[in-house]
Amino acid sequence: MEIEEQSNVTEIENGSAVTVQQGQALSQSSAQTSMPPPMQTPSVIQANQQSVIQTAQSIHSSSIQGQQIGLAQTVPGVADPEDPGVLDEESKKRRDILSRRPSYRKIFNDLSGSESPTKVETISEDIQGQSDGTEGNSPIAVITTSALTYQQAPQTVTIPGTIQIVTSGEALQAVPMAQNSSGTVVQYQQQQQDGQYIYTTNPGEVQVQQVQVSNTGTMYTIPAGQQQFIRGQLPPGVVLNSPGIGGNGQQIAEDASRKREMRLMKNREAAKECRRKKKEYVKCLENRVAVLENQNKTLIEELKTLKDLYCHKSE
DNA sequence: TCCGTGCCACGTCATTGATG
DNA sequence: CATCAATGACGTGGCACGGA
Repeated sequence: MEIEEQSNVTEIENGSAVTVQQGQALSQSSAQTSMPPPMQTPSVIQANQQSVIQTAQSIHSSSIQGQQIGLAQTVPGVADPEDPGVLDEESKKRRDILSRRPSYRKIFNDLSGSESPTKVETISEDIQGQSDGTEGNSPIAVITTSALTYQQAPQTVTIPGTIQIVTSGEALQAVPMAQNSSGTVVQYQQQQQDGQYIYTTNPGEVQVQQVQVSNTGTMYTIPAGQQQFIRGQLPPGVVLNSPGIGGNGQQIAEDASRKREMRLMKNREAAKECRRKKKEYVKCLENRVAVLENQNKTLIEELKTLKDLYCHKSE
């Protein structure tokens, strides 16, 4: 039985050039599935199965690994990208071919009722959530990360770590915020000035001012002339911003650069999240395939039994 | 040991669809 | 309409594995 199921799935998967290793995933997912199967006729089941398979094929053939499948490269009729005259045409054709699918969030919602998919724990959400929980008080982000890797003073840096949100009501004496690789604390939360929180490399030495906490990240402004103190790692979503350096043109360029870095960083995170959701979605589809195959098999056997019974009675 | 191959994860770009 | 999140496409590097 198990072998049969696996071979079925393998056939399906082979048909759609799937590279996911199936056997274990399916037997595991069958066991995990707790959803009671609704009563369906074999034809309904087949229709369901077909739908699931088609969806899975659509997903798998459309991407998983662009490098391995290379759809855009093998689709007939796609123009030569070297030719600028056909770029629009090519783009349009490509768009037609690679018609956009609904987001995995939506698909998940469709698959599992109105519930949202597994909540993703992110720094941004933590910031948002905790900020929401501190009504009236302006939250400040305290960098609690350790391990520093760069020595120069970049205009924009993004670094892994964690953020601890505290409210303005809490004590603001020197709190270690970041440490270098040897464990030396290089940043402190120091004091409040004009409604802003000041961070220092050492107590008494201003380094970074927090200017914004949002659900997309925390931005710190480094006072002009103090960029030499910028070193260390900050949490994801935290951007060190150095305004007022050089002339206006340079500032604009820096703004553009910072915006770009911010956009790239967000997109990086979004891509990770998207891949995670995609994997989850594919697993979900595999589960459904396994469940529906089980149902199908059970009902076919049931039908066979009833047929036999009916034949014996009529004889 | 080296090399080719497949798989996977990642970063980036281009594009789309939703939203304010 | 501008902005932004989501996602497909593509290129790249790392790793495992099998064969020469």
